[in-house]
Amino acid sequence: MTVIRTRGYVGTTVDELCAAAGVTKGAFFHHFHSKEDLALAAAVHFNAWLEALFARSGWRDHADPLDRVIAYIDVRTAILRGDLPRFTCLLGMMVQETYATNPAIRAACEAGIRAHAEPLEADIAAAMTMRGITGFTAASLATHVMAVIQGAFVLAKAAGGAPPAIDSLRHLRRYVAMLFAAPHRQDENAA
Amino acid sequence: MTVIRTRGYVGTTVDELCAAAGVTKGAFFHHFHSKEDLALAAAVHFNAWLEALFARSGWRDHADPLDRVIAYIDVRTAILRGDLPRFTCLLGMMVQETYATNPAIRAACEAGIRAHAEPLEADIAAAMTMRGITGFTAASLATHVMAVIQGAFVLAKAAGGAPPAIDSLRHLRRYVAMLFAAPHRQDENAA
DNA sequence: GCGACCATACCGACTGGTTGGTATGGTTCC
DNA sequence: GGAACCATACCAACCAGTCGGTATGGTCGC
Repeated sequence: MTVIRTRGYVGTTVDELCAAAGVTKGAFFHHFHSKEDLALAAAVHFNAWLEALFARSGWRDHADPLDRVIAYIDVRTAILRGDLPRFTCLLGMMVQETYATNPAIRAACEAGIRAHAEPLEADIAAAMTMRGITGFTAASLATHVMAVIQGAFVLAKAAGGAPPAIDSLRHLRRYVAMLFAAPHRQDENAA
Repeated sequence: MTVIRTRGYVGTTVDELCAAAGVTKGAFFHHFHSKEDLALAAAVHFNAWLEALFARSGWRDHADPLDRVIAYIDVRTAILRGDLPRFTCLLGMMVQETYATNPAIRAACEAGIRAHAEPLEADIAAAMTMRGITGFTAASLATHVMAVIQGAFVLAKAAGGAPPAIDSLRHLRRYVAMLFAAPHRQDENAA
């Protein structure tokens, strides 16, 4: 995971993966049919790893679904520590490289992101119902949260550090708080 | 530009670039010292191309700086038409692939994004002064706008189409409108 | 208990094709 | 004639994937 998040899927060689994992090429191709096969497995593994990370953080413990949405963003912000390849998103990186050239990897990344966003979308929907908020869909806001996170990673990579990502997530947090704070007036541009 | 935005910098071969441009390898290496050299030139060219595109759209014609910020987001939304490689960001794509392996390209992409965000940041700052808005910096909001745009591209690539990007930009537009609409109350989490 | 048999896991040299880059010779324009 | 421009042939390095072979451990007949 770290190797691909550092060098990208295309830029990663099987030999590098083997060296990092401390195995030989024979072992690699015994367990994976191809480099693409590894990428598909890595996408699944990454999602499981991320889910475990979030589960440990206890962000779902809040009773109010809105608190859970805010807590999700806070956990996302707290993760932004250490080296870039340690906290950036494997799926976002791989899908940028392969969206036009490898349908299988693209689909795996899309499915992974969608699966990760699902519980968040459920919490948003619950928070909207609870407070009578309308004017946008829960799905569109969940998508927006994912977009900000992915974009934050891109800017962090460009800047060589986490600060821009932290800034952006702070704005996202404020947006969600504002959306649910005041009695919502119907927006003419419903998403 | 289209070839790299389709296949990525690493995934693009010099032969493919030559074929797409209708030139031979000899011509390519006559004008560019290396593939990396082309990427650096492409980054500069992309920014010039984007600036020309925005200049044509007339988004800066508004007198009120806040209207210009909103118009910027609207132009960004309007661009999301046609095939993905036609409207996605060359800089965001290249920086993801090369941030850890090619410092020169990373720096060029960072400089390009920063240069593009500069007039937007100036408009945000002017709008904040005009309306007495505080609680965040103009730079952080400009960064956030860039992050949403980059993230929108990533999600569009994952989904295979523009709709998620449009959704996300709509939320961004609403956020900016909300920030500057009501008399702003100081936020405890100033960015 | 023991040998025959076999499945899984693994090793690492090798290969066929690809890639970024070069060498060289020709053409065009001043 | 020479400098800029470009085409073709070519090269060395690299890469995903292969292949013949080894090690280990389990099973089954006797």
